[in-house]
Amino acid sequence: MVERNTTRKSPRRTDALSRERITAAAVELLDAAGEGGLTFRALSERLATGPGAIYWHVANKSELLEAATDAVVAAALPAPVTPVAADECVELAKPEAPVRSPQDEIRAVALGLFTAIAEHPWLATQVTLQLSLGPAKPVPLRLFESLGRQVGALGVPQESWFTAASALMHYILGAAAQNASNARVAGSEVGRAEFLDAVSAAWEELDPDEYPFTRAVARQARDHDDREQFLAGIDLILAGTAAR
Amino acid sequence: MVERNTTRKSPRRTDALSRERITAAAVELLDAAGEGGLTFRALSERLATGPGAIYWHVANKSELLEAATDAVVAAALPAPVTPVAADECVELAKPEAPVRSPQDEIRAVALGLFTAIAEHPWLATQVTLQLSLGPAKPVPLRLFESLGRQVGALGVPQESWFTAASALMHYILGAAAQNASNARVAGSEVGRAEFLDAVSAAWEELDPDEYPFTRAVARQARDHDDREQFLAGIDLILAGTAAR
DNA sequence: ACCTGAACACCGTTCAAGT
DNA sequence: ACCTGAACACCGTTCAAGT
Repeated sequence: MVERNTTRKSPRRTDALSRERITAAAVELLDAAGEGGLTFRALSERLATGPGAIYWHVANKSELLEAATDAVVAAALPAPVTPVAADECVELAKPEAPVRSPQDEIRAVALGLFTAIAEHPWLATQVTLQLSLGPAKPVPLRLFESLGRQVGALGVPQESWFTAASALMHYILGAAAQNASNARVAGSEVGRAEFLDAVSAAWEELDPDEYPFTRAVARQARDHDDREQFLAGIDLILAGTAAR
Repeated sequence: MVERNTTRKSPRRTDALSRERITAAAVELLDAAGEGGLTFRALSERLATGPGAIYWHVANKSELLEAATDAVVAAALPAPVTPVAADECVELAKPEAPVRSPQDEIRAVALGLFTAIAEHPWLATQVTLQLSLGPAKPVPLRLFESLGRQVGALGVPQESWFTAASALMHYILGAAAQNASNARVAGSEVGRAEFLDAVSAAWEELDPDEYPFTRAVARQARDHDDREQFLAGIDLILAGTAAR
């Protein structure tokens, strides 16, 4: 891990290629130009190499996307926390750490992903893609574990753990993904308001016979606060798990 | 709509190109070879034309994917039904139609999409992509409307309609998408069992310190029935909406 | 109005060749 | 062991030209 730190006189090759540097550059490109912005050519230009060099560290593009997604999500999610009311593992590691209720811990995880997707809209597609590729991919795994631990501490009977944790995970990913569309269109607060107005207006112009419900909630859609709505959904699911 | 039906003697040009024929062929390609299988070249070969011809009927590839997704989902979802317990619109159109409770109607909608995604795994990505592109796309709109109508009939207070319908929609899309991964890998029942065994085994080999919860539910993951689990999640959310 | 098919720009990926 | 960069196969899309 320790590299000989030659006095920076010869600037060449301080910057050897590595999986980490490639991943970081990929995230920058994705943030700057969206999903279409990540290209092996653009990436190798940014890293001052040829396209082939990248393949020495990364197998292909989907592995690169997975690594980028994983890195951002890992940074966004709070480190998994042993729940306070767990039956086993009673000894708390660090008494000075702030202790949150399982409900609050779940909300913190949810908001962490929500915020990350708002800041990196390309995450929405990638995260749901990982989900659709199987439950063993890093992001679903991490999320499932973080949520599940708290679900256990909630007093949910063990045979419902899987169901409860899955419901939470799916809601979080879906709602956060939908919200990314706002972020994509609306960088500024003004743009956001305009976007919501447009959606609301479009909904109000729908055929009253075909879309009575959507029309009825069009105003709600315009006036809602994203985070508030998002957390309201979490609470709804938590209420469902508590309702036995 | 009516075409002159010349006696099939001259086989040429009975098959004029149309948006519908193109969409149908696109669905066939997607079903046969997955997302990578849909190509303007492959498509034009199947339709016995040049690639350029398709652009006369369809603006670009994403519009084509949207049309294919929309067509399959529309066929899979039961026609939106006016709920039985609605406050307005009391007159029932067809008394001989089987009347379902709002809960059952919601389950029917959910299962419709679940089955469609199981039969067309490529739908998973496309549907969640539409969701992440905004709430005005056809699929989210259709699903939201179908679910929302029943939510209203459930006795949910109006200010919670948006939250409840959204929670249901996100769960359904997420869970159905995850399930598509099973369908992708496992055409047969045998393959499916093997796949679940593999996931379960992978989960059981996770680091006990990092993934205690996921390890704990690994057996549940192997033995569960997909549809049962899926519906259990729906019922959990319904319980949450009823819990006020 | 609708179709043809060659052409363009660009992409992921490979690989012989270098150091 | 790691990097270079030309080359390959393939893709979405365009457009002058046809009917």
